[in-house]
Amino acid sequence: MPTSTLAKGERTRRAIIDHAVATAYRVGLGRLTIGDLAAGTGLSKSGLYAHFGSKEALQLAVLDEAAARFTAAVVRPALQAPRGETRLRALFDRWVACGRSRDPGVCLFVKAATELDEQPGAVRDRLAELHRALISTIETIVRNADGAFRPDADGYQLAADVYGVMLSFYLAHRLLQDPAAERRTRVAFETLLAALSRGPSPDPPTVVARVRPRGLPPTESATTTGSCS
Amino acid sequence: MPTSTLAKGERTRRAIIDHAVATAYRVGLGRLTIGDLAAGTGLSKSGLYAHFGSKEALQLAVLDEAAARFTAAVVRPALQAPRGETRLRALFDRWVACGRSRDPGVCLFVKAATELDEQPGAVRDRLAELHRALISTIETIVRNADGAFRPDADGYQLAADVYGVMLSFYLAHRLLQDPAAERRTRVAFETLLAALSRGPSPDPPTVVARVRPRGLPPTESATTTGSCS
DNA sequence: GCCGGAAGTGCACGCTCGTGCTATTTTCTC
DNA sequence: GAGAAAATAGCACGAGCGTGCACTTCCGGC
Repeated sequence: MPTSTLAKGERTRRAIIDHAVATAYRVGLGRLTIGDLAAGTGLSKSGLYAHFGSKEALQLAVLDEAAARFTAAVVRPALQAPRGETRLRALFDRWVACGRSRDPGVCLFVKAATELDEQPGAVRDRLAELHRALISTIETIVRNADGAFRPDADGYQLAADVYGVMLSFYLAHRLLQDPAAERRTRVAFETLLAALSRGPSPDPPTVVARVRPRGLPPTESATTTGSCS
Repeated sequence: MPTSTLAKGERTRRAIIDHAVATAYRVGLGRLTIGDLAAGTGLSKSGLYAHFGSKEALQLAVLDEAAARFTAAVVRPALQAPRGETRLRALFDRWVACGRSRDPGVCLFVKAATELDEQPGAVRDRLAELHRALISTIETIVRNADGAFRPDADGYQLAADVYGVMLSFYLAHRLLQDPAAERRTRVAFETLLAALSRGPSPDPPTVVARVRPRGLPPTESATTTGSCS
């Protein structure tokens, strides 16, 4: 009775990786253990192990899955939005939404960067490649904006800045559990957009939001409240 | 022949923690092992263990040391600079310098945030407390600027944004090994300062630097090239 | 210089780690 | 439904983990 069209082995493999992504999101890629995963999926250690052949292969599979989820939940939908600012906003909104909801795959993809940045090896190399691809995607969004941004806009700079805004959000939201984290993140993003969209001295209205809010509602724009997959 | 005024035990303890900070910077606080540390310091496992009594106590000691180094290398010197923009720049310059040189203590303090953000426990609680203190320090720098910044400047927002800029720098510098990382980081910081220092629509000259540089020297302002301690 | 306490060693423990085998069971194909 | 192939279990291994304890060595104050 095949509950799906997938072969048995593939189904099991996905169940394992699913479990592994959730675990790695909590404890890190490096602290995944075969025994733990086996217990969590109801397999024997060796049965699980046979699916990957080594722990490093397992880590790579988990990392690839996390990256794929990031693409599916954040990048791909954004690329279907209209070009220019709307597309950039779509990317940002979905990214924030995944952070807010602690989407394990998406968050793992970002979190692994810090874990592996000083640990040479195949996993780190793959991760760097994946992050470079994301930066390149953001760059392309800026370049293909059809004149919505200043013609000399530096897409790479913006990509790095968006990364920074998101990393700061993750810190405030997850470690510090700051309820105002999302509002500040949106303020920071608006500032980036303002510098990008108009001439050098635009009097952008959103910049005003950078000052201390006096009785502002905690989060004014909840455009993306949906799921993350 | 006492090489220092410290008691023997204290000297050994410091040597252990010194080693531990460097190791934890590479592999993370959670992957510190007693055996590894003992081998690295020439002690027996139990001899080393006796200095702390538990692994968690060791981790706390390492974390505290990392935070202390951050204070000594970044915060304290900055607080001796003149108030206002200069002080903020001093903080930023020193922080960047430590990132560039991969100062283990300073970097560990930041890196641990990602490692522990989903792992409840005493170590995480301490780390969150330390990060809150740093944010509060930045906030105070903004507040005590004696009118150098706009009076309604949001110091907490700025603190979060500076964090983001630095986290982005760490990612680009350490994982991606991007040689242009520091230049972009300085551009991003100048943008933050520009929004803070002047009126809402200032035509700040530094914002021009946000666009694609055409044959710019890789790093134009190397004001802080010295050591980090 | 002696002596008490601090500092450090040796050894053992129960556990878990990643990784190999060989069987055995289950699934897919004709 | 038989037979091939894939999937999984059982078991064992050497190593390393954090921790405890009894013992020895060494430093520092008198």
